[in-house]
Amino acid sequence: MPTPRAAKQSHAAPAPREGLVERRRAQILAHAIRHFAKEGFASANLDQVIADIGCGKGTIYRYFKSKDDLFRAAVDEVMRGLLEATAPAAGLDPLEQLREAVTGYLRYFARHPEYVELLMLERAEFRTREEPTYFAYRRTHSRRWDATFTRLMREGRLRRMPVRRVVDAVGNMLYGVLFTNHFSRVRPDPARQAGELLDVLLNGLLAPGGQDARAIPAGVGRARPRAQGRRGT
Amino acid sequence: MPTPRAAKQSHAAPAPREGLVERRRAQILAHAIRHFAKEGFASANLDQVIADIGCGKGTIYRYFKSKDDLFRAAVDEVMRGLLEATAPAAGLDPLEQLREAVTGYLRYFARHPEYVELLMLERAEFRTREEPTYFAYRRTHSRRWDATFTRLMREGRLRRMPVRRVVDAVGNMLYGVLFTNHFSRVRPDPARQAGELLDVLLNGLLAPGGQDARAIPAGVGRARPRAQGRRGT
Amino acid sequence: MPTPRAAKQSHAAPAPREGLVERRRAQILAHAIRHFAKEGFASANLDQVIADIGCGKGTIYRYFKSKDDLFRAAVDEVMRGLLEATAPAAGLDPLEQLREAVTGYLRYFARHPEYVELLMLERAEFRTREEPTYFAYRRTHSRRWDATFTRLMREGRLRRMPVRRVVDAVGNMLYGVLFTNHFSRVRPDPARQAGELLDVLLNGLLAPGGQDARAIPAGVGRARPRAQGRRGT
Amino acid sequence: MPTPRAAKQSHAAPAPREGLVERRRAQILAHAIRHFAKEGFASANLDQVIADIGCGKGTIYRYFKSKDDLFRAAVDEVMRGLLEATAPAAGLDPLEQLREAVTGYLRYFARHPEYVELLMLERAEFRTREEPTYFAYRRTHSRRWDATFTRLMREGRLRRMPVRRVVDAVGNMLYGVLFTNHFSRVRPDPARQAGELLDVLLNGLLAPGGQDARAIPAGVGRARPRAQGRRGT
DNA sequence: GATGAATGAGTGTTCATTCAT
DNA sequence: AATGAATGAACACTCATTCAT
Repeated sequence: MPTPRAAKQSHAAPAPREGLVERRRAQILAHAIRHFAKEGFASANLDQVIADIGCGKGTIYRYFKSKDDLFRAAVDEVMRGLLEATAPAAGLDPLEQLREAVTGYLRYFARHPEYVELLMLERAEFRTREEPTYFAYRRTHSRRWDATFTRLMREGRLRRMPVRRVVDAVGNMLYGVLFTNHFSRVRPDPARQAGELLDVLLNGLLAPGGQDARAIPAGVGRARPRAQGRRGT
Repeated sequence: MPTPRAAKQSHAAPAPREGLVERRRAQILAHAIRHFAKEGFASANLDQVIADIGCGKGTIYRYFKSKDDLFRAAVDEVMRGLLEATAPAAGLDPLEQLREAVTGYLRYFARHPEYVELLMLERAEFRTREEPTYFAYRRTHSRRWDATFTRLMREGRLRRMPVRRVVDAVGNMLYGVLFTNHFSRVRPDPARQAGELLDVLLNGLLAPGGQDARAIPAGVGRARPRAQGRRGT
Repeated sequence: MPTPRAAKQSHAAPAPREGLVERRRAQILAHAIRHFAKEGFASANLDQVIADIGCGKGTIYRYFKSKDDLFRAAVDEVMRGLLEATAPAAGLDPLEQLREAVTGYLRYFARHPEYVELLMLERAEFRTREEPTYFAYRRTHSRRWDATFTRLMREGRLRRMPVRRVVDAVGNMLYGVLFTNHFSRVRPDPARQAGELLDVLLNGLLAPGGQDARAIPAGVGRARPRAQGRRGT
Repeated sequence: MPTPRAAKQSHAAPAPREGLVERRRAQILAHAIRHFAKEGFASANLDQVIADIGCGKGTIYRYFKSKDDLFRAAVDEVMRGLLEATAPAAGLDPLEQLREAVTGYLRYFARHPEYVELLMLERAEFRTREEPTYFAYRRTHSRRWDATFTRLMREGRLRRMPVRRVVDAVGNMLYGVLFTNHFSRVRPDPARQAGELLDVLLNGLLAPGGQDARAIPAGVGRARPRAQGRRGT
C-alpha cells in the first residue's frame, strides 16, 4: 500500500522525511569530529569517515564543500557548544556567575575530551587564518564580562586594574588548565576545580597580611638593567 | 713524535673540517624550525627546506632519520632553549627567582614567536606520542619549584595549599599567556607582563579586606545539585 | 514487482557497467605482466604502466594494493594458465596423457615467452616468501601424477623406483628445458620437443642391450672414498 | 728502525704488504656475494656491505666500477668455481667422467646454496644482457662433452641421436635439480643423487623389454591435428 | 539525491655514485 | 689509497576531489 508520497521516490528519493538532511549533516559532523580528534587533520582520512558513516564518498561533498570546510564546521560546532556551556546564569551574584561559567567551561571539556584536540588542531592546520576560532570566540565572548568586572571594581569588590587584565587572567588560566587536564591523567571534578582555580585567582597565592603582600610584584617592572640583546624578532 | 691525531688513522685521512658536522646539523635545524613554524608539519615541504639551505635532499637524511625525526629535534631544540631561559638565578629571594624565571619564559617566546607555533604543532601532529614534549618538560621542570614553594609556605609567606596547585597555577597561567600573546597583536614587554601576571597571581583579584575575601570561592564545591552522569554528547 | 536488482538500492543508483571492474583488472594485469617481463620487478615503472593503459595512477591502486601485490597477481595469473594448459586429458593412455601435458607445458611457454621471465623474477624479488609460486604449483600439481606413475609401475610398464623420483625427473627436465629454450634462439615445435624429451626420459640415453645398461649408474653411490673437505654447508 | 719501504708510507700507505689489493678484492667479493644472495640485487645495499667489511664507501669503487660490475664479478666468481668443480677427471671411462662431473656440480651448489640465488638474480636483473652468464658458461662448457658423447655413440654405447640432445638432456636435468634441491628442504647427498639422476637419464624410466619401449614416444610428433587456437600471445 | 570509480598532483625517502681531503 | 659527506635522480604511494550514472 503506497503512501501518497511513494510515487515521487520512484527512482530517486528527494528528502523522504523532513529533517533528514539536517540529521545527515549532524551525523557526518559527529563522525568527522571523532576522526579529526583521533587522527589529526592531515592524517584524518575521509574514506574512513564515510566507511564509519556507511555512505558514499560523494555524499560528504553534498554537505561540505571540502575537507577544510568540514573541519571548520566541526570546530564551529565545538564553539557553539562552549558558548552554550558558559552562558552566564541570570539573577546570580556576578562572582557566582563567574564560578558557574568557569565550571561550565571545565565540565564541557571534561565531558568531551576530544574537543580539546580539535582546538589544538585548528591552530596547527590553518596557519593562514588570521585568528583561531577559539581566540575569536574568546575575544568576542569575554566582552560579556567587561561590564561585570568593571562594575565590581567600581563597587570596591575587585582591585582596580585594567579590566582586560582581569579577563585575560581568567581566560589564560582556563586555557592552561584545559591542556594540563588533558595531558595529565587526573580528571578532576569540574566544580571543585573551578573553586580551587578561582580561589587562587581571587585571593592570590600570598599569605594574607604577610610581608610580601603588594610588595614584591609591585617592584617588578621598575628597572630592567639586564641587556636584552637583539630586541627584534 | 707525530701529532696526537696521527695515530688513529691507519693509512688514510678523512680529516673532515672540525665541527663541520655540528654546524650542518644546526643549520638544518634552524631552517627546519622556520619552515615548520610557518607551514605546519604536514604542509612543510622538505624540498623548500633544502632549497633554502642550498644542499641536496639526501643531506638532510644524513642528519635526521625522517621528517618526523627532524621535527622532534626541532621541538627538543626549542625546549632546550626554554630550560636555559628559565633556569633559576642563584642567590635571589625565591619570589625574585620566580619573577626572573617568568620573565625569562616570556622573553624567550617574545623573541622567538615561531617557537610557540612549534609547540602547537607538536601536539597536533604526534597524537600517538604519550605526552607532548612541552608538558613533559613542564612536569619535570616544575619539580624544581616544589621545594621552593613548600618552604615559602612553611615560612608563612605563601598561603597553605597543595604545592601542586601553586605550581600548576603559575604554569597554566603562563601557558595561556603564551598563546594570548601570540594571537593578539600586542607584544607586551616581558618584564612588565611578568610583573602584572605575578601581581594577580600573588595578590589575587579581590580588593584587600573586601567582603568577598576568602568567602566566595570557599563556598565553591559544596553542593552540586545537578546530576553529573555522563550526559551523552 | 520491480526488477530483482531494484530492491537492493535504497534510493540511489550507482549501477556501474556490468563487468567493467573485471575488465579493468584484467587490463591492468596484462599490461603489468608485459612490463614486469620486460623490465624486471624493481625496474618496472608504474608510471609507464599507467601511461600504457591510459589511466590515472590511483586507478592501479584501486585494484592492487601495491606493486608487490600487482606482481603476485601477475604470477598467479601465469600459474592459473599453466594449470589449465597442463590439465590431463581424460580417457587417454597414461603415457599419452603425459605426452599431452608435456606438450601443453611447452606450448604454453612457447606462446608466452614473457611468462618465463615472470617465473624468474618472482624468485629473484621475493626472497622472503617461503616458496616460489612455481614450485608451490609444481608440488601441488605433481601429486596428480603420483597415482598414475604408481599404477604404471605396478603394471610393469615403468621401472620400479620411488615415484617421487619419476615425477621429479620429468619436472626437473621440463624446468631446465624451459630456460634453455628461452635463452637459446631456437624455438622448437612444442609437440616435437615433447616427443624427443620423453624419448630420452622414457628410453634413456644408453644403447639398448649395450654393455653399460644397468651397469654404470648402479655402481654409483657405493663407496665414496674421496674426502669431502669441510662438510659443513 | 724503519725498513727501506717505511719512508714512502709517510702519510699515505700505498700497498704496505704485497697481495693486499687482491685480498681486499676477494674480501669485498665474498661479502657482496653473501649480501646479493640474501637480499637480491636491487635490495642489496652497498652501505651494509661496507659496514660488514668495515671499510669506507669509496673503497668499493676503487675495486669495482659500479654495483653492476660488482655483481657481475660475483657471478663470474661463482662460475669460475663451477668450472673447477666440474672439470672432467682425466684417465677415467667417459661415463665415469660424466658421473664425476655431475657429482661435482651437485656438490658445488650443495656446499654453496647461496650461489643458486646468484644464478637466479643474474637473470632477473640484467635483462638487457644478451645471455645470462650461466647459460654462456653452459654453452661453452658443454662443448667439452660433445666429442665424448659423439665417440660413445660411434662405439655403440649410447643411442644414436643428435649430440646436442644428449648434452641438453643432462644440462636441463641438472638445472632443474638445482632449483628443486634449493627450494625443497631435502639436502640429498650429491654422489647418491648423481647416481640416481644418471640412472634415469641413461636407462630411462620404462621397464626393460616392456611393451612401451621405443613405441610411445616414437609416435610423438608425427601428426598434429589439433587446432592451435589463437596463435598470437 | 547518492554513489564510487577514476583521477593525478604532491612528497617523503632511498641509495648508487662522486670527489675533496 | 682510503674516506665519508654530499648529492639528486628516481619512484611508490596517498587521498581529496570530481562526475557520469
